[in-house]
Amino acid sequence: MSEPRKLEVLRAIVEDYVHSREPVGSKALVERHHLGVSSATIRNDMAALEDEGLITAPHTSAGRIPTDKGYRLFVDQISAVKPLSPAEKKAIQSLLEGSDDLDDVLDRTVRLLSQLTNQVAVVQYPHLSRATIRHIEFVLLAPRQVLLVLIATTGKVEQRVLDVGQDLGEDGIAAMRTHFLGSLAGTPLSRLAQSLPGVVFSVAPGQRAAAQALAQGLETLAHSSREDRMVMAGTANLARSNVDFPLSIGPVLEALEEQVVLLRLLSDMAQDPRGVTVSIGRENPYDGLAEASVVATAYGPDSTAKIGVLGPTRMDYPTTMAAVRAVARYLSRILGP
Amino acid sequence: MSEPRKLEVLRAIVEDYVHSREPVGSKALVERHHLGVSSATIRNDMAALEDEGLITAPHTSAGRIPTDKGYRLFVDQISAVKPLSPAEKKAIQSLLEGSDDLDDVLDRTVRLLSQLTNQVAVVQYPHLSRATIRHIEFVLLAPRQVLLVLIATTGKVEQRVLDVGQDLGEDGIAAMRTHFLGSLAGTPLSRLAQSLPGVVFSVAPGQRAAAQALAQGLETLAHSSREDRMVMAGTANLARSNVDFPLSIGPVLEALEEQVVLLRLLSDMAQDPRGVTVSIGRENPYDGLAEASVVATAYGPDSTAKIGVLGPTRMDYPTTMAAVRAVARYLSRILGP
DNA sequence: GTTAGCACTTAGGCACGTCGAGTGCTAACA
DNA sequence: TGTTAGCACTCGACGTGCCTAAGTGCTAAC
Repeated sequence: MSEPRKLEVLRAIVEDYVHSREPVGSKALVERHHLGVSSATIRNDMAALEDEGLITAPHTSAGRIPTDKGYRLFVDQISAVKPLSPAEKKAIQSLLEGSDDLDDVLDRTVRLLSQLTNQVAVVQYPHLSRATIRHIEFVLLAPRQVLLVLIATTGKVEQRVLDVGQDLGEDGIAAMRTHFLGSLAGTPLSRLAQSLPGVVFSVAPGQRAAAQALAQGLETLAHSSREDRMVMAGTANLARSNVDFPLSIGPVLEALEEQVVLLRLLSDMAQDPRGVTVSIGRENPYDGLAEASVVATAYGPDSTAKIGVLGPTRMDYPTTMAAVRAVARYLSRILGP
Repeated sequence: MSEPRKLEVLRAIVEDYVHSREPVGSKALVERHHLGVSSATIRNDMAALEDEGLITAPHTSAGRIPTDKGYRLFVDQISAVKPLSPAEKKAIQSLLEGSDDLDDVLDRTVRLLSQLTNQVAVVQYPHLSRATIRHIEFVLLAPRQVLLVLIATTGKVEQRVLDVGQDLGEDGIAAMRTHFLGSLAGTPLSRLAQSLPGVVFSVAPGQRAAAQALAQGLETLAHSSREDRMVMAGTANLARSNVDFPLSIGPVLEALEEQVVLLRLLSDMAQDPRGVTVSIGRENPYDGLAEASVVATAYGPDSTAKIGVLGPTRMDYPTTMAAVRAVARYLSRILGP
């Protein structure tokens, strides 16, 4: 029994099953793929694959389907990432050009990716820590409530409402703004944390508490801010592949709505040397996604934000991986160095 | 055959069907509701109701279920909006207090509403046209690309990227900003359109084209801006009520993703005197929602934005309407006068 | 206008047999 | 040792026929 052929059999099973959604048997296998042996031999190979936990039979007289472990082996060792068709490349390029602001770019991107893959696509807001501060604005909403707005050179705009603990009055806030802006304009966001204490210290003691609150707010804005937000598209694709989620798509939708879950999942996914990482079925830390796979990759100036696709484990991995990789590349290019 | 009793029968059918999801027959009806007549009489009434198109029988020997028209009559004439339980009221109040910024409030609200009703909840961003301009910022992103940021006194922040057509340089942009800000600070957003031409006119002719572009951008920002955005929660509830969407929830998910569709639907819904408007099944202008109902109402300072709930036509209208109305009221109160 | 009674219709569940796909195993073969 | 042919066996899918329960419409009496 040859090892290489066994892998070839596994590949054939995965490909056929992904294509037909039906358990694939030994006879069909020898017919559709020109393996040079008889169905009986394939049966032996299949029995071995089953012993290794790579495939499984839904019931006695059915063909085999891949297990999570089988998909894993397929993705890691067997499959080659398929190149995109020229038409697809063109679609990517033309759809992502003529972009407006960041929101717009991400929105278009995620729609595109969901269309390319026929799955749910998600994209995390990019980190833009190299940006420097362009403008700071404090807007008094109520006696103690202040709206903080932070504008970075990259076009990132962040806002947040804050309780400063004391009533500074319109003038006090204006002075505070001038002070902060004067001290901080041009500061890189990544250095903000170091610069803030000095700014706070040079404020009159009576207002230092408020200044401290504002500084805290700015720090939060600059740092975590939108990076934990995400955009999503193509949830309707889940319903189409209804059959692939035996229980129901309910748990999956729940997971998608609990964005925290997805964000953790995305950031926990280690970076694969090939650029695209895959998390298959029960490998996912979240129960609702036990029958789903996530294909993701990093993108952006410093490759910290993630973009990816979520679908049933029965998924065309090579094509999906190619699409994710390609879209991530174009997106990185658009967002600039 | 008495009219009042016929309506009573319709109400009983709607209530039983909503409760049990099963077609309801004449016998079960007389047992569960103390109508003082026999099943044969009810049968006559039911036949009449069927003739009027208010109920229908899935097949010969099944009970009856309400039609869209039946639900409509039920909602308009029969049902009374149920008051919320004290526990629910408390939940609303406590969950909506301690709010951060607008995004946060809306996010919490929509989650709350979806939990209260076990349906999909949507909320449209409120119009804030009474706000005045607090700050304007132009950020040069690329030689001709400018990021516009508009901050209003209410805490609304809008941004947009624009191509100004000519290269103004850092200094040119800064001058332009000073000019715009000086002329427009304090202007109500609603008056912005009138003020802009003057501002553009007082710019040196060589830069007037750019100024015009910027003015156009500001106008767009102030006017349409976020008002056509919406937040949504509870899509997982759709999967739970899978059975209620015979075909599949696919079309519904598609409709939800095409936010344009929903926005139009919400704004097209006339304001009902009772405060809550209902659009039932095929009354919806969008095909994908032929088996769904929308319960919505206006909220906010000038009652222009909408909040609502979407679910299967087989929905507990009285309770849902009560929840939507209550949440809208609390939301309006929080957003202030 | 209401009621009782009855014939009629239909979905859904159950038992049954058949068919086909696919397997595992054994024995022969290279 | 690995490969192959053959065969008995298993099990789901499908079609058929049957029966029951639910519910209706209609008629005739009240």
